[in-house]
Amino acid sequence: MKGLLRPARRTTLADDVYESVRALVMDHAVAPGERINIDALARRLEVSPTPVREALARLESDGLVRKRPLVGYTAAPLLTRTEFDELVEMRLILETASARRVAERFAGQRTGGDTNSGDGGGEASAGLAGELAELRREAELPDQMPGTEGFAAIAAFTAQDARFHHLLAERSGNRMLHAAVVRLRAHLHLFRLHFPTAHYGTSAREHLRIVDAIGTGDPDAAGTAIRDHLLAAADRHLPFFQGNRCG
Amino acid sequence: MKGLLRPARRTTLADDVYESVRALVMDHAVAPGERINIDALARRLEVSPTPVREALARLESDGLVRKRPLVGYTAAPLLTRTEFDELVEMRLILETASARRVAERFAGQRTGGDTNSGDGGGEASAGLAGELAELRREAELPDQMPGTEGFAAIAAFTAQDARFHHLLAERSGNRMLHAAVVRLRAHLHLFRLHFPTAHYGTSAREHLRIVDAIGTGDPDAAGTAIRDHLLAAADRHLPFFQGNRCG
DNA sequence: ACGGCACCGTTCCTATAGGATCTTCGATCG
DNA sequence: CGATCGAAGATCCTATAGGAACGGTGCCGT
Repeated sequence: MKGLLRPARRTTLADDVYESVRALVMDHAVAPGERINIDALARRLEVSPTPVREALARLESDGLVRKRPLVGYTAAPLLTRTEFDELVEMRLILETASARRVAERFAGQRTGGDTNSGDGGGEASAGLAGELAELRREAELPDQMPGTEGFAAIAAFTAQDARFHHLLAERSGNRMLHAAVVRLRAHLHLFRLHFPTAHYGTSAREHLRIVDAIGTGDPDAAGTAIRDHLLAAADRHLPFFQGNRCG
Repeated sequence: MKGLLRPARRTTLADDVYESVRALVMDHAVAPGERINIDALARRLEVSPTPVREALARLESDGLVRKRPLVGYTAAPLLTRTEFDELVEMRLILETASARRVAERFAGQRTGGDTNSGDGGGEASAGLAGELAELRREAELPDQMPGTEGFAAIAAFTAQDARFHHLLAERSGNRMLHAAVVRLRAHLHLFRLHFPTAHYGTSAREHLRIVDAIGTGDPDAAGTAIRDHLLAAADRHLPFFQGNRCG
């Protein structure tokens, strides 16, 4: 129908729909637990129900939507207290390992390590220095964010926080680990949007401490730093479970 | 068409197709990297292409099939050496945490722990003892398997090994951790089927050592035991990477 | 008044047909 | 002889229509 405007598409319609619906859920354009009508969504996105169905199937694997057979899809409900605790534990497991791994890479480079890597020591060193600088830049950003308030500020802060943690996981060098961290992140994002909290300065300080520990090449210090950060962040979110019965 | 035979289906057709295709890939009914024709698959399963497409979308999220836009789906290619190493590292991260967690639960029960759990101490204790017995039973099974040879024996061994590790992850009490372990397992299963190896006795011994460590309630011992097991298992699979260029 | 039952609207689920795209094969030119 | 261009085949992707099941509502019986 309107495919004529993009003759050489590299991505299929279902992929676009996937991103759109994902954005819809992540931005709370559809409330948690709300029913998702396939036909209505198809009309809204101006596509046929088939690619919508395909996109929803993928989103269900990601845990962002839930499917009840012969009833329909619903947006993922908010995390219960138990699920929140499990999420925190998973983050501790994955991100501690991630931070340790990055620190180990720096330690290996610092002590000379093996020079038989194809890239050559100098370039690798420069690459690592660049990585550290990039991490530090992402860590510092929350502290420099404009003093905007309200929903947009929360969303921006959350996105920035996600960038830092994703970058850290990516730099672990383990793609599976990175993917696992990203997957978990979606749920926390939803939770944060529903219970807005932003501790710009605190978050930036803790992030910088993690980066510093990594820079020294000490896996234990890096692990401790990120562990403290995750636990502190969890504590900051904990009050929202008091006095709401959805947990 | 033939839905009349199951009037009160609790599962949709796409779910059945998902399981079927998953079994097809897991049993190497379709070779790794082989192209998957949607229409052909639909005819073979006697359904329309739509649910097949939906099932493939979910399988792609699981990493079992790959999709190239406007080209088609292909069965997941075999793990490269790099991916295998990453898989081993992920298993170390997840399953070590899992074993530690189970051991901690036993330690808490043994030392009396908190008695304010709603189930009551006695029942919880009996439950834990039952869990340990169940784990031990699963761990011992590989050593008692019939001396069958060939593909079926390999498949049976692999399935039994998977049951033990899945049960261990499930008993960690963290559903997300369990899901993550199960997800990783699929890839290892494919790899094993392509390079058949079975060390029944060795595997059973190592499993029992893990169970024993858990029974003592010592997280460090449990972590060490499963770490040794995973590393040993990885070493047993390593030779298959020598002299094949698909890595 | 309360529980069980039947009806109806809505929605999902499945099947089929047509348009667009990529791959492959063959012919042609340098 | 190799490379490039063009066309045919196969496949995927999308759109639309019809059948089946579930949830809600009103009625009836106890």
